[in-house]
Amino acid sequence: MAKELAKQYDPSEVEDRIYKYWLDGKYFHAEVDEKKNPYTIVIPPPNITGQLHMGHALDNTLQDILIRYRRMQGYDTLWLPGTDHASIATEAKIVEAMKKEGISKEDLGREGFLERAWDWKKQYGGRIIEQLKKMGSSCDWDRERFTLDEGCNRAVKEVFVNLYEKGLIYRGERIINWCSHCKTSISDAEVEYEEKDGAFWHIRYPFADGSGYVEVATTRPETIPGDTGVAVHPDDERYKDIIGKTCIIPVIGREIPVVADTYAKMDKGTGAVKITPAHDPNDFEVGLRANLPIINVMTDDGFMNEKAGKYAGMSLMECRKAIVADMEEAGALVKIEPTKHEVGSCYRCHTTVEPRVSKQWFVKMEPLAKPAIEVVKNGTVKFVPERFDKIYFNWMENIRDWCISRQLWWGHRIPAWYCADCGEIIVSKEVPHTCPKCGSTKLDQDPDTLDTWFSSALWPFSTLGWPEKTPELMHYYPTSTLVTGYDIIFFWVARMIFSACEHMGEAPFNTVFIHGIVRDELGRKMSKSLGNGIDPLLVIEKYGADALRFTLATGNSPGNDMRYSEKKVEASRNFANKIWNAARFILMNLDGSEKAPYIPESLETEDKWILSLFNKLAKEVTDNLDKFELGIAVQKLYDFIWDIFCDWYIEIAKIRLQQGGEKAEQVKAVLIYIMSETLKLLHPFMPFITEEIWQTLPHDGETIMKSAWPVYSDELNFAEDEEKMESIMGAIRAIRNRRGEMNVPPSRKAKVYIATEKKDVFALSAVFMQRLASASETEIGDSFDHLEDAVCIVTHDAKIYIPMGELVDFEAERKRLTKELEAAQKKLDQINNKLNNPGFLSKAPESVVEGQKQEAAKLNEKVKMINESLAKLK
RNA sequence: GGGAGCAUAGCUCAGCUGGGAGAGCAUCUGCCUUACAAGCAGAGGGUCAUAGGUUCGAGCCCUAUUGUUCCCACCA
Repeated sequence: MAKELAKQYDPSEVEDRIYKYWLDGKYFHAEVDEKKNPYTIVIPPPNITGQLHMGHALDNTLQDILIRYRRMQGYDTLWLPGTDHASIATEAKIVEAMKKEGISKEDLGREGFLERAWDWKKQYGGRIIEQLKKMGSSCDWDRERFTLDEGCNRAVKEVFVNLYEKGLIYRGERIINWCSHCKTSISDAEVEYEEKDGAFWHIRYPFADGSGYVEVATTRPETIPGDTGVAVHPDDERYKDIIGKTCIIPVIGREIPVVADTYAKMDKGTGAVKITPAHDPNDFEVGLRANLPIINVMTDDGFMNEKAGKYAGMSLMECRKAIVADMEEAGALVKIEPTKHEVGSCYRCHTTVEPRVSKQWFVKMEPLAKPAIEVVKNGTVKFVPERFDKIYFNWMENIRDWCISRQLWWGHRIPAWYCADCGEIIVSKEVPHTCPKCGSTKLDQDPDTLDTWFSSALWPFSTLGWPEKTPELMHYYPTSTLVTGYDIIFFWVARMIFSACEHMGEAPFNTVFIHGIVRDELGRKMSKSLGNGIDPLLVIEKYGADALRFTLATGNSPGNDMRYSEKKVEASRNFANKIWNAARFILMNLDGSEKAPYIPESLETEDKWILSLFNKLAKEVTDNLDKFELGIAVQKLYDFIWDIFCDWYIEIAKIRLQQGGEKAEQVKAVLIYIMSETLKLLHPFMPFITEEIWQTLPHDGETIMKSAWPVYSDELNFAEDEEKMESIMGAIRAIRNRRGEMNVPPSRKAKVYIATEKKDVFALSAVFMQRLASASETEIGDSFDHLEDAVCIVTHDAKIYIPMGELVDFEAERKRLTKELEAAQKKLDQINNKLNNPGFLSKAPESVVEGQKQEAAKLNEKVKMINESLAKLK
């Protein structure tokens, strides 16, 4: 057969074909199998508006590595994919598109708009899914879900009604964050804070009785028309007498009371603070306590409303300027003190959010947070790395109620109806027709929809069929590992945990594997505005999905950010090519009669050596995958394949291949075995190339995806052979090093004389020396000190002479040997110091002491041999 | 204001529970050795941010300092 492979690996030719092969074979599909242990991952659903970016690429690479690994280990694996309806982002996108056509939401009406939105979803919503496939993601596409599909809607209604009936969802007037661009409320988690230049404007509010004034400071003068009080601390001696007085808002002219409230801190500012209940959360509370009126002075879209009097119609910034100017003119402005302060903005559109009073739906968080804290505290849910539990606790323990209603149309509509006659609120899974209180049929459904995260919070169980007790839910829940970035812990992870605890009575996953973000070459966040984003699809086109995956996996250490650079991808591409060529070499030597991989009965030392190292590799890769140290696992594979297998074993294997006959058959079997077993370990990281090569090599089974994961075996542990090979390799390295220093080209062969006590070991090395150390022939004996014109190379267990004739410079030789002697002696002294230290001997573990003793013995031997050689040179 | 991460070779970073400082890229030298020049064989290069401490032994643990990145918080 001797199948021909191209000299260079071309992923573009391979990847689509292989992916189709997997799909056709239904290898990604999961069916409940009670006999097997389940391993489940639910995908963090990407937004339907999204395009694949490096963050997705990383997240999905990590998930695919884990799922492929467990699949090969024999778990009943399910990787459940899907997308998120992303209410704000999607609605904004569609509104924007409509704007270009000159139509507004209102023109279409709710139904017309939703129709259009669903059309948009049909057309573009699947785009990111196709992009995930390019990455090689082995999701069960038959089970793809959408956060706004019918099943999710059923779950959402179930949860809403449940929580409402338990009193954990309520409707009320509270201060919420208002985005005037998106024209909706957003939750606290959706506000991003940024430090901006600002100022304190100090303003005098005169008392109505003319007895003076009180000075207050504000960072937001535009809220002054909404002031309904001034607060001072009840114990503040300075202001004792003014409590209960009335003062006048300058310019505005309205009278407001001075109230006592402990919220006013005596040591802050002037100790007196203006109260604007409609536009500040603290002021709102003060207002409630003091029974102050609430005056909302702003419109939905960021302007002053009619309550602001002469400022009505101005934007907030215009209003600020105008008020300050008016205050100054009125002589009420005392001073302007520049300062920096945190300004909140909408995480979607970055418009400054305004706190304002509004009637919204809320989830009461405290009772829900408690069990969610508990499951992390008691280890039911583990964060990897662990430090993220602190962030989680900090958030959960200080959590405030969650504003879940959004003034949007694209989303799950709130299942609440209001009776037009008696005002009764009806919360129900089914559409009610009559008011249970007054019998009226005039019922209007709440126009609002729910926060997108309300439905994603249910993702781990809604996707498995909940509230039905489906076989999938019984088998695959709780899911195993959640893979996501630290930037989404509050939005999503925390909410999944408390939702699952409440509705399933059980945490949604065992492990949260947190990764960082992919930054650009300069360490900056990739962003649209900077234009520094790298398109993973272009990278795949140029270097292959395997190279991209390998790059992302190599750079990954849990919880840490990584930098992307094309150089790294190039290195990964080179690695893929290296494997390709190793396979090409093996195939070149096959004739098609070979059996599926097996270990031959009789083995040479080097065979046992490579088997032993492979055996260790299998353990290390497995252990590190179990610890989520994917970067370490993949590094070990890289080192083994390149340095051990390719650079040493294949080179050594050529000797027997050239001999032909049984020896050749023997080494071919080992080559095939190591190659295909190593491909298995590498498969989760580089699925395409490993499948392609595995298929070409002799194999059993349809796909490497379903082959058995290599397991560590005591029978493949050959310590003695490892040691022998180390001796030989050490000698070869030393010879190469020496020849390199002397700039002797490999073409100049020379006889190698080896004086050693380990004659049997070095007898093995003779053929290796010829191939790997430019030896013309090899002689082994007790001493070759008599040789003239020879360079001497000393290892810890051999003294090697190579006659180099005129190339030998005895002065240089002496210098070199002296240098080596000094180095060895220095090292030896260090070790002897330790060994002479009673503290070390009594307190260090025996294995460490023993190791140092052996090291000392080797060095002693080396020092002795170098001294002999030096003596001879003199 | 509170908290977290990071600081190791020119660059990007590994270094897991303390026990001989590593990789990739870059640089230099020699090689087209019949799998691979996207390759092979070598070499140079590090007071592991600083100062203390614990320990027989510290890149790793503790304390402080400096620089840097990020998260959280209702500071008029």
